[in-house]
Amino acid sequence: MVKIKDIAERCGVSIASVSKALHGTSDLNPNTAEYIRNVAKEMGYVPNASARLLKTNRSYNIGVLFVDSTSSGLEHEYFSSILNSIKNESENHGYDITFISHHFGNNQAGGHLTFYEHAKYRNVDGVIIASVDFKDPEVIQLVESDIPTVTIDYLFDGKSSVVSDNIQGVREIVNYLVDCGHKRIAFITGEDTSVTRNRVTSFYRTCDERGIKVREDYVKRGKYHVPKESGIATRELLSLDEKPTVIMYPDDYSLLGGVTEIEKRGMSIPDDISIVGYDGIKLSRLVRPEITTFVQNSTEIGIQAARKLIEIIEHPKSSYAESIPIQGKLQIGKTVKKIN
Amino acid sequence: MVKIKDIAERCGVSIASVSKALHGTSDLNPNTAEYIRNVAKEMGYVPNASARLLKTNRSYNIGVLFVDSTSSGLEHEYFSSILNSIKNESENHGYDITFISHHFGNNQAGGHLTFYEHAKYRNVDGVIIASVDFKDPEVIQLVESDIPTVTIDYLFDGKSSVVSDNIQGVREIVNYLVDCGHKRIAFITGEDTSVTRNRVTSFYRTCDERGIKVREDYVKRGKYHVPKESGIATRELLSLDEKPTVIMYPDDYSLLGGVTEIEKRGMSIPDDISIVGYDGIKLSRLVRPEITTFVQNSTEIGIQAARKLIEIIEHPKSSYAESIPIQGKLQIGKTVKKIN
DNA sequence: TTGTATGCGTTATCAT
DNA sequence: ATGATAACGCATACAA
Repeated sequence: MVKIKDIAERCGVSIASVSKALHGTSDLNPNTAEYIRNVAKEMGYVPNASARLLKTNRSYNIGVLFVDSTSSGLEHEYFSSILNSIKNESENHGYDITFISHHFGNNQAGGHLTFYEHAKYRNVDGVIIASVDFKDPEVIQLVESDIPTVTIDYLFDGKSSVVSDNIQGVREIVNYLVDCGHKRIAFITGEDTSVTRNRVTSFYRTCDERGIKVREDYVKRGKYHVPKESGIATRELLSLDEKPTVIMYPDDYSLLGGVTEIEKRGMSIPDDISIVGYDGIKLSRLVRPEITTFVQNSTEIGIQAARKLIEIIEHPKSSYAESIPIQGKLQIGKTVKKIN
Repeated sequence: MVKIKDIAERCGVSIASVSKALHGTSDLNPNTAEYIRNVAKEMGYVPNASARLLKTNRSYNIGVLFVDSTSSGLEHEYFSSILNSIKNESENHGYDITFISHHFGNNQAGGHLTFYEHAKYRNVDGVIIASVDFKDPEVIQLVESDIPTVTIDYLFDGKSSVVSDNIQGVREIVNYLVDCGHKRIAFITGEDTSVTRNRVTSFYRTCDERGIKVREDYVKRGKYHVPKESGIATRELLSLDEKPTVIMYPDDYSLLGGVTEIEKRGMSIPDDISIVGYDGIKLSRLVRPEITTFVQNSTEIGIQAARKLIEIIEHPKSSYAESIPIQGKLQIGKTVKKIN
């Protein structure tokens, strides 16, 4: 590789001058600077990020913590979409991204690494955390460390985060359902996370506002992205004496699990039962019938997370911790029947 | 951060000894070595990858080139699944992965970077290339550079690659269709890529073997992952005087685009027309009716790509260029009617 | 305006 | 068995 020294020799100047010329800054003769830059370009010079990092302590590398080795984090469209968005936004700011994970086996860092250690090992300037167990001590260690962090869909006190507005989401869904004449509304939730709690609270609150009495046996705990689980919950709901007229699912995948179950019983959607999803995966408009669902703005979430983190990295003094809410949008499909 | 020097001082030994102890190797007194390692651990020492890289010229970082800023590469399940697999396998070998991309704007590297330059900038040990325009001069520059590369689903002469066996895939599909009694088989392809060419060739060959005459107007060019395109092609096929009895789609997403069109015409699947997808996205079993499709083994593709690249990186002399084929599996759903 | 020199954290060579 | 030291490529304080 061609390095600064090579350019210096070729130009007959010192390496300091080359460095200065390359940075544009400093008080170098504009002509020499220009000349040096041309030669550098001609020689195909590419800076060495590691060497630079060693001096400046800035890697221009953002860590992304996206679930542990359960290996499937990237396969959830909501998260892969956020990741993609983070990647694009970061790159536009000159940052690359590195996945933070546990390292096992014979790695150069000496075996197992905690998330924090991994982040240190790679010298990331900051890390965006999403889709993990936020109670994990390792996650907490990372968040409380000296490394700037931004969390997605979870709040740590005094730290910045970007959160999809689940309260709004469920409110809009429930309001829409009630407007359609539904009163017997069932809700299959995901695991007990803060996201879930927000949704459930919003569910109760909105029902309350609309004068709907929530039946406890209409609220079932399921799991995010596990169609089988929602299938089971669906079966239970459909076995009740007084069936709900509509079922809200924790996500669009789970909804499809429910569909299987519903059709198994010979019921048809939305005539016999209405269903609503969450997330707004791309397929939601493609699948028949089109899914009524709440579309989370994953692109915006990724953009905001990247921007906020970069702000913290580049202006640590003037940047304050904040939680950035991202609004979604109700997508009306054909799985909810108007019954009024 | 605690560094080697700190450990040395604490232990009252030289930094050289600490380095040796940490590497296990060399002829250090086992007791001192053990002692040093304990202290290091106690002090929470984490090596600095960049400093190490500077000396060793090994980053333990693998570049992944996954489509340019068209921004949606990660959202195709086939590719996000491969990526996830690459990530896991790489991490198990002590490697991290870095996305290779164009960098725009005010980055530290000085604006726009070619893929090769980016790879150099980040000192990646090698790069895995997938889902790009393989004719792109920048891609070619990268492949022909000194950086080890492994391509996915594309072959460069003298270079290693991992390819999903599209010939087998289409052969199995066609054979299955013929076994089901179909003779009027239509095929909507993707864009003209080597993958597509393999599939088309396999289509003609297998039909030939089975004594099926391929009608030219049954073979239509569409686009991968663009349901609208396949919808148009579907409409054209269904307008023919002699309609096909089955339509093969370039991928499962596209198939869904076809479904929309088919249902629009009041036809039902598979009674009026049979359809087959490709890829085997997770939803293929969830969607009703279950999709008959060819499941590509994306996990294995990722694993093999990572392994091969690491082999090249670690044993450049003894590793030869090879193209590793990955077999898939026909998944029989309910979208193909038996008509014999 | 330009050049010299030092150090970032690490590895590795060569002495001791 | 252990230590002193140079070097990796770069940025920068300071000298000229």
